[in-house]
Amino acid sequence: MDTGQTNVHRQNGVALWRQIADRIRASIANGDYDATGKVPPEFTLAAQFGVNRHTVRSALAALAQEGIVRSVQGRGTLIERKERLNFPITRRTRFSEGIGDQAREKEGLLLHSAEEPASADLSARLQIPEGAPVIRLETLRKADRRPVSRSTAWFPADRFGGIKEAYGKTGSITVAFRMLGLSDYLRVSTEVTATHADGADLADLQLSPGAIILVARALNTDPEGVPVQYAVSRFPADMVQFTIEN
Amino acid sequence: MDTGQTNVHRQNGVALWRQIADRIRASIANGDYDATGKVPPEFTLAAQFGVNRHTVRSALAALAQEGIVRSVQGRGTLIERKERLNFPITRRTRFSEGIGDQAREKEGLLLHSAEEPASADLSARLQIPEGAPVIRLETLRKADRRPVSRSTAWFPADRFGGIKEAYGKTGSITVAFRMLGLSDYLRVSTEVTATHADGADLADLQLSPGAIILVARALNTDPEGVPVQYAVSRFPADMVQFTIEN
DNA sequence: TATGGTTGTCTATATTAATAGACATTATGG
DNA sequence: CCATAATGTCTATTAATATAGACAACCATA
Repeated sequence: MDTGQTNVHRQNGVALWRQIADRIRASIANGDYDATGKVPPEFTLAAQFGVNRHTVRSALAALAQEGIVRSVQGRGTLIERKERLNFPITRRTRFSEGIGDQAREKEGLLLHSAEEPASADLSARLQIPEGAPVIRLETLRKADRRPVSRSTAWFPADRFGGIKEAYGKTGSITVAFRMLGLSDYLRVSTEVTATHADGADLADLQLSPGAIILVARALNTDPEGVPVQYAVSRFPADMVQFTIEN
Repeated sequence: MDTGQTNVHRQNGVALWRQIADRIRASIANGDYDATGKVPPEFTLAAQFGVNRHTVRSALAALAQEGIVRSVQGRGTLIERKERLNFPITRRTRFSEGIGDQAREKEGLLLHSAEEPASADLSARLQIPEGAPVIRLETLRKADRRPVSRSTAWFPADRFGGIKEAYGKTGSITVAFRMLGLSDYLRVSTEVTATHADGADLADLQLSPGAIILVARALNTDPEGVPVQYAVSRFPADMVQFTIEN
């Protein structure tokens, strides 16, 4: 289905074991090993990638660290977790509904919040004067105890002064908005990019450094088209995919 | 605007110089150095990232290799190229129109094509029997002489037998469809993921290994809702972004 | 219970990545 | 034209990455 066989590359600033770990992770997510529930033997993988068995072991150790596989002496390397959450992006995108029944337990944590003046960029997006007060919410979302997104969201302070408390209590933007008198809102635009995770995101999303994140920059408005929220959300790229249905 | 300062990480399988190169590339794309048109001095960057100057030099050498910067002794490191093409994803997404006036020169190259039986996955997506003949087109798209996407597209062979020749001549799917009697088509779904570029994509997209690509899996139908094309397109993540307008 | 297949551990060595320091070379501005 | 601020080059050293080989420990099963 995908574009097929590929090789690992040397001297490119990305260690072989990391490239191999990424490839194996992708294969697991792709269901390539579903028949056995196990990753192929280290010796086989080493031959496949054209590297030493020890290099493969480094890769598997990294995946074990992430909780994706578990090696058992004598048996093999068992697949523990295999997931790629799907997030539909529509005019009515909501985080918790988006996950739907893909996870049993959903959670929204408020990490931090502050009131600050709107930057030039932000004022343009929210259509408010530059320097006008906005409330910034730093949140972490989890599904089945695993972090799936780290978000930074801004709201016009004059209209949504109580958003911090409302979100802190409920863990849901949708519910928080409702508590503040906004019963409905619409997603008008989403910009998607990808980059390496860095700094705090690495820690918050419990990623191994070098991991890739999908970045979604989203603007939500009320039904009248007045911007109510601008958010930058980061997702582990190997755990999620976005689906745009038109 | 963005989430702020971040640090580079050691012993993570990604070399410091590559992490730093990625960060500088992102800063350039973000316009952080627009005031001077230059990257900060090596010494400054070294202090900023907490690494040796030689490490920064490795990063800058990689960016110079990509054609993004050019170092001039005595003057500094000049920014040569700064771009992030924006691709709107809508119900009427078309590649060439999507680029619009973001590039002067647009080009579509046919790398390879073949007729083959539909896999299980593909038959489900195109709603045709498994094993039914499909035509696969491997294409490379360029803007201003730089490759911006590498695509693999499948078409039902019975309906679009001449798609290879039509695309080869015109370099445009839209025009090729028109030549084959399909005057309009619609994008019904797009799945977006991100991963490391590998193998042929690296070469075709002229990326330095370890680079990130955005992957868009798209399904197009005719106005009646009959699938006409399924395509997997890979874009250099540091050059493009997707915008979903709802 | 014996055997083959698999992961775990150890030693040794070569290559690459990163640090450290010194100094040469070149461009710019006073 | 000189001082300053950059990049360019060189040597040396340490740490991380990768290869190679050997063998132990463990599991499943015939």
